[in-house]
Order: sequence, then C-alpha cells, then structure tokens
Amino acid sequence: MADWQSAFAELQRGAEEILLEEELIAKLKEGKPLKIKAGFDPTAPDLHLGHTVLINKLRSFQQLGHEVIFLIGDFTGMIGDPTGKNVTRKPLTREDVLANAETYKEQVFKILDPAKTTIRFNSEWMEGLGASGMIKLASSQTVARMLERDDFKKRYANGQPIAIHEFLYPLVQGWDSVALESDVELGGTDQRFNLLMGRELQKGQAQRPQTVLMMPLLEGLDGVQKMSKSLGNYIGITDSPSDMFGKIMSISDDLMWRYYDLLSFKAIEEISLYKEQVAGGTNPRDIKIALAKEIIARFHDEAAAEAAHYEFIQRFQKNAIPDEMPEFTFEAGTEGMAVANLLKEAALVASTSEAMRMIKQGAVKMDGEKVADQKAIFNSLQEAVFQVGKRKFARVTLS
RNA sequence: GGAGGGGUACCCAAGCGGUCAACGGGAUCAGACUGUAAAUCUGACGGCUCAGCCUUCGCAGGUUCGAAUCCUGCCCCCUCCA
Repeated sequence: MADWQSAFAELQRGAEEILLEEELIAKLKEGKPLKIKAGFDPTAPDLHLGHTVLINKLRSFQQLGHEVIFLIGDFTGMIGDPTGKNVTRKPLTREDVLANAETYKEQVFKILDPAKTTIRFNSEWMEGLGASGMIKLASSQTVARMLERDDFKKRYANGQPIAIHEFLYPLVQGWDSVALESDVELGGTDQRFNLLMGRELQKGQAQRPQTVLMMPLLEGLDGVQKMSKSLGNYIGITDSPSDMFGKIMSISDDLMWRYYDLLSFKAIEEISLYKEQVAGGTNPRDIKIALAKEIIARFHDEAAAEAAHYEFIQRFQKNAIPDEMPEFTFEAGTEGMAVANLLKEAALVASTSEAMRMIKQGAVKMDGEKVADQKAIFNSLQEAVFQVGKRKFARVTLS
C-alpha cells in the first residue's frame, strides 16, 4: 500500500469535493484496505464516458489496494432517483436486472480489475428489511431534513409535486452504506444529499461514517450540458473506434482539457506538459488525437486506436474516400433513377426534400464530382460512389 | 368533487380569422474558412413524382369564401382549493 500522501494526492485528483478530507487522510493513514462503495442504477446498462469518471476513480482506489464494491441498485431502481422529471419508471424484472448487471460487468471491467471488484445488489438486504423496517428507517429522518435536498426544496417552493416514495430513495441509498459498512462512497456532485444520508444513518447505527467523495459531472460533446444518452451528446464506451475518434475530435479545444482531467490515466505532470506545449504553439489537434487514442485503446485496443487515427486522416485531412462504405444495388427502368431518390434510398439523407436541399447547397458528390442539378438522373447499369457532406458515403449500383 | 392554466414542427417558444409550412432561440445538417467532425461566418431545416403539389398547429366535428387562430364535444398535462 502506497504512502498516504501520494495516495491522497491521487484520490484527490479531479474530485470536486471530499467530505471530509481530514477524515479520508486519517483512514488512509491506518494503512488498511478500505471499503469503497459506489452505486449504479440497473436501468441504464449502456455506459458512456460520463459514467466512467466515477469508475476511473474507483480504479484509483483499487490500484491503491482498497476494496471496491460495485453496488447495483436493483432495489432502488424500483424507486428511481428523483430527478424532478416526473418520469414514471417501469419496474424491472429480475431477469432485466441480471441481464443489465452482466452488461455492466462487461463494460466496467475494461476499467476495473474483476478479480478485485466485489459486486453486490442492494435487494440483498432491502428485501429482508420489510415494511416495518422501512417505517423504522423512515422514522429516523424528518421531512424538514428531506426538504433540504436541493431538488426537493426547489420543487416544494415551486409548488411542484413530490411523491412520498421519492423520499425513500435517499434513505435506501444511505441504508446501503450501513449494510456494507462502507468507509468511502463515491458519487456525482448531484448525489451530495444521498451520499450524506449514508453518513447520517451510519452514525445512527454507531458506525464510523463514510467519507464522501464527489466527482464532477462530465460535460457532453456540446461542452455545456452533462453527458447523457437522452441528450445525444455522449460517447458510449461501446461506440466503434472510428465513432469514438470522431466524437473526441469534435469536442472543443477547451473541453479537451476537461476530458484530460477526468478521463485520462496520464499523470498530472504529463497533462501540464501538454498545456505548455499548446501554449507554445503546438496544434491542439494533436493533443486531442492523443486523447482519442488513449480512450479507444482502453475500450478497444491499440490497433483499433491506430486504425481509427489512420482512417480519420484519410477521410478528413486528405479528403479521401473511405475503403469501406455501405453498398446498395437498386433496380431501375431504362430511364434510370433520380439522384435525389437514390440518396434517400441509400439512407444518405432522410427524405427526398432533404436530398434536394443538399444538392442545392452543393453538398452532393458523385464519384468526387459535384452534382449541381437537382433533377440529375443516374443512368442504369452504372456504379458510383455518392457522397453527402463530408462524412456520408455509399456505393450504389443501378441494375 | 370544485376553480384556473395549458397542449404549435426534434426541443423551447411566438402567433390568436386571411400576406402561415407558421416569428425567434436551441439542436441538427450543409457551405466557406481553418489548425480538426475546434472556433467563426453564411445558409438550410414538414413531405413529394419539387419553378408545382400534398399534409401539419392534442383529437373529432362545426361556423366561414377562408381557421393554428372563432364555436361544440372529447382526450391528455399542470397548479390551487376540498
């Protein structure tokens, strides 16, 4: 186990807030493996890089020799963390939860060491708690305390409804900490209230309260809103190498540094060096490429990272036509087929109206030649590569 | 149970009898430029057999030469009171 100073420095990196820092230091000084808890909702097994910010931190703990408990909130999943969005969730079946858990493992173990990770389900202890246990648990906290939670407070103030069961979520999450006797719980900054509830409940059970370590929410590709699947601004960890490469290249130069801080495993000093290089005139594009490669190598492999890089250069810097692209064969009469319709059939555009627009804007190319006529006809018994914009290609044959 | 507010294109949001395929913003897409699928600027953004035509403004009817805009009924959402 590393000395506590360097361990603390590593754990502190990127963390938004640690409650309480001295407490964590004291625990580290003990030199014993700590129980590190992080809970995950079993409803969304498709992880994206935003989720990995937390997992990366778990990895750090793991590498320092602590016990990481990956808690799957199958019971809490039935409640649904109150987000104020009023989305009624469908209760998950046992099979769904198990299937999602499998997907989680598959994805998460690209970051964590499976041999050193404990997976638990909170239904293990929640099922046995029973109604009376639930009431007892609920009686330990007050409504006034619950209303301190930011989103409850806001909704209450705005006269928006708060369902009773929403109060149960933080209680259950807190009770998980009691059941696991966790020493540290990781969560996003949006989890602050729930995380602190764990401390409250542990104190109530005469346990040493867990230290809370909050990680910031990663901004999505737009650089403004948090990364989320529903906002479509995410990089999924199962995305293809070329998708990952493209998406990472599309983030702004400013956002790139944020990603470096939260997603890269590179040493802090190395990242500082990059910043100096850019300040000294290095093209930030190249630094971004390094990030893209690191991430792709993590979720795919080195070769895939190289290939994605090569493909990117071919397509965007040299404007070459990619080797692989969807192929279509359409049947047409002797009169051929209108290019606009062909583009729609080949799924290069969503509608013929859009095809018309694209042609008008000069975005359509046939074998590298710009198509200028909105009514252009592609003759039968021909083959050509069609391109819409910079990124969409298809090889089409007319029979 | 009662009172009030609201449902407009991917999202937010104007419009409140004709000039509305519907202001504006966001997202998206394209073009230019570039250092990249960054930034910036410009443009497009319902569909089609596309200089024309067709279908949209919760749903169904009605009034009118003409409705997203007026009337009737229905459905859904939200708030307050009980």
